[in-house]
Amino acid sequence: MTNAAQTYHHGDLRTALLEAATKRVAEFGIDSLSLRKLAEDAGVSRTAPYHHFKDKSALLSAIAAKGFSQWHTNAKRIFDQHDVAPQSRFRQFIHEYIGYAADNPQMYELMFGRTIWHDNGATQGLKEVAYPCFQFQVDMTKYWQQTGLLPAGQDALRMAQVTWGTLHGIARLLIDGIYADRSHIDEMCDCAA
Amino acid sequence: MTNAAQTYHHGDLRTALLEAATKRVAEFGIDSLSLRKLAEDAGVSRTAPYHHFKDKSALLSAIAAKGFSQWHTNAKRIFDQHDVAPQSRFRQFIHEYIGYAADNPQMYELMFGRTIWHDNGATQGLKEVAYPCFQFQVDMTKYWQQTGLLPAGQDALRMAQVTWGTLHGIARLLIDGIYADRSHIDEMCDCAA
DNA sequence: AATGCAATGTTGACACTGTCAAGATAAAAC
DNA sequence: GTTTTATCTTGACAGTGTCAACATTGCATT
Repeated sequence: MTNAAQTYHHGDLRTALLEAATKRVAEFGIDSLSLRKLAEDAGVSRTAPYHHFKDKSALLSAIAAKGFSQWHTNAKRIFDQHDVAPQSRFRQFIHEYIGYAADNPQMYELMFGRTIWHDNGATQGLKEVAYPCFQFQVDMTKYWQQTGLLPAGQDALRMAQVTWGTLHGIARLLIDGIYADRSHIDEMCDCAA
Repeated sequence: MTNAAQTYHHGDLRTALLEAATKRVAEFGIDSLSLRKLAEDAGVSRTAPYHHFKDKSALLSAIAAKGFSQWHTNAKRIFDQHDVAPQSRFRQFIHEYIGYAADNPQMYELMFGRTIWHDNGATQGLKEVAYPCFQFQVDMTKYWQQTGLLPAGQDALRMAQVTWGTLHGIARLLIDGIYADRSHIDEMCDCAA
């Protein structure tokens, strides 16, 4: 147990793989992730991961799921500060959203990029975490409309899509290196709204 | 000449590859593109493409470059309609931008995705086409600020980044299949501005 | 026109990749 | 104690991008 490398059964390979993969993706990007290398680093044979993840896409989905769950709790934390003025929370949310993308570009790329979402590649488990996250965005938008921070005339869903789209677009441009300076951006974002 | 398959030299392999690759990307996506298959389809050996493109990334860059040049002329066409009211042109531009992304999702993905831009993978030739395209976006923004369609207080560059970011984000969300209905979207976009 | 060089195309090889099938081992259930 | 189940292993296959070495052709210069 103490020396996992020498036992036939790893003991907790699934989480070990997940952690190593998450770390690797965060540091070197999605494309650098190889199941074989990952297995080797974990001191296990090439096909061992397949007993814990259906395929590579499933592993990536699992990583992204962790990211969504993490971000979701973070968003809730910001939103639930009832002692802070709505506008201030709104502003803080924007800052944190862009900040999260800037601090975890590879993870953001994975979560919102095409890699795991194209041709219905997303795992059921991923959807179960991601969809509530999207829904929360809509709920927040409704609240912002009620408090007058956003125009109330439009449908909440569409409004959420546009506001999120704006954030998403800025995040992408920021990640892809079009924006040089980070500090100037979020202030602009407030203006737009 | 008439029967290219039987001559040792293909004659115009570069453009043949480029066209076939463009078609394939548009239809089946970036990941489906294989240099070997491409060569085989062109009736040529596996490594022949390397005499025309440094590597796979260079080929993708060339495809994207064509896309940028195409879009650039399209944008200019819209913008240069001096007989149309600025606001109408502004609106049309937004529609066309989102429309282009919706009609050519794979191409848009290629042009603005990470595949060709990450770790400075972009060819010099691509940059020479893409950067003027970005610059044109800034120039248009300046014009829109002068005509009062956009707030004039902010720096044009940053303003362009935010407006483009919004378009980009919506396009991405649309491509990734979050938006179901296309017709409702562009009207919202006008409201936002 | 003959010759030499550069452009272009070919085969062979290497190091990767994801993933399946079949068998080995350990743990858990009965 | 025996059987079932979970886990891990080796072997294999098809595919990928890409390099090196060699072959063929077209063009330019003599």
